[in-house]
Amino acid sequence: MQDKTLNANAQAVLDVLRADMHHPTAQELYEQVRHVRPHIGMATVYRILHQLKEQGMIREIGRDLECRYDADTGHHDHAICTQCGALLDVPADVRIPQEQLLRAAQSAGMELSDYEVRLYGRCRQCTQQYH
Amino acid sequence: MQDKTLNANAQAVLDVLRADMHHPTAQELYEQVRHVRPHIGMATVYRILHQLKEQGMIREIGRDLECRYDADTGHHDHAICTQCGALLDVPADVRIPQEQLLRAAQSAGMELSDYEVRLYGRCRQCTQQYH
DNA sequence: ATGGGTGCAAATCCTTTGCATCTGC
DNA sequence: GCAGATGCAAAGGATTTGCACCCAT
Repeated sequence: MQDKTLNANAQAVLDVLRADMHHPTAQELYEQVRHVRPHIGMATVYRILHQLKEQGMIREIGRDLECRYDADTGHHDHAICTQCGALLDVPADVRIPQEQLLRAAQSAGMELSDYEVRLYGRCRQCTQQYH
Repeated sequence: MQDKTLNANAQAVLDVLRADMHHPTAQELYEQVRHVRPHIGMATVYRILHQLKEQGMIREIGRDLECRYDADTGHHDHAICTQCGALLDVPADVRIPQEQLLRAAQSAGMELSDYEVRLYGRCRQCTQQYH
């Protein structure tokens, strides 16, 4: 698929990403894209990734600005504000039947030891602030 | 609660973390702990956090080594290997009823826009490798 | 000639490590 | 004294930014 709004570099990044099912890191993408566009720089790859994400064409997984700590080691879900970055506990956890978790883990070939549900959206403050 | 295996610095970090319901970052913890132990250094805070985590007394949230990218913007769950760091798609997604998600989001005061289920464990390779 | 896109290098942010010093036993 | 813990500073890895340059318009 081609997108007229993308220049050659951006198209190359998108093509490589679409062809790679392994959720590459920026570094891995950079190395692959260089086969096609040898002069591209890391900074450009990052700029393009942000731009593609902005346009909703790709998704970032596991970007966390910094690590947070929690003295409550019991299982509970977390809500993350996409606007201010707040990380909140979810009082009314989502309940997922054990056998569904196991089935999902099995489908990925994973020996399950834990899981986490993350809810993304805007927290109360941010919702009120911008009506 | 006091733990005899902890020294004064570690106890101070744990106390502060237990008193702070906001999932502080290491930086925030450091600043608070300094009120009690003015000479403590950042490195010590990190060392203690690792140690506490090792002992299962605290939990890290949202630690990701690096950011990964995905051209599939549709909703799907992810499985993360705690041993090798592999990030896999989960073919048989966990299904959570919409109204349960909304109820959970509401309990946290969050305007829900997206969610993610993360399964943690050992991937097939790692499971086989160390039987 | 003008503006956006680019590469490079330097800067930044969070975290870890090396190392000399300090501490309690 | 000795082993472990500590502070400081430097290193490290991922990402971002500043800036001069280049190219198509």
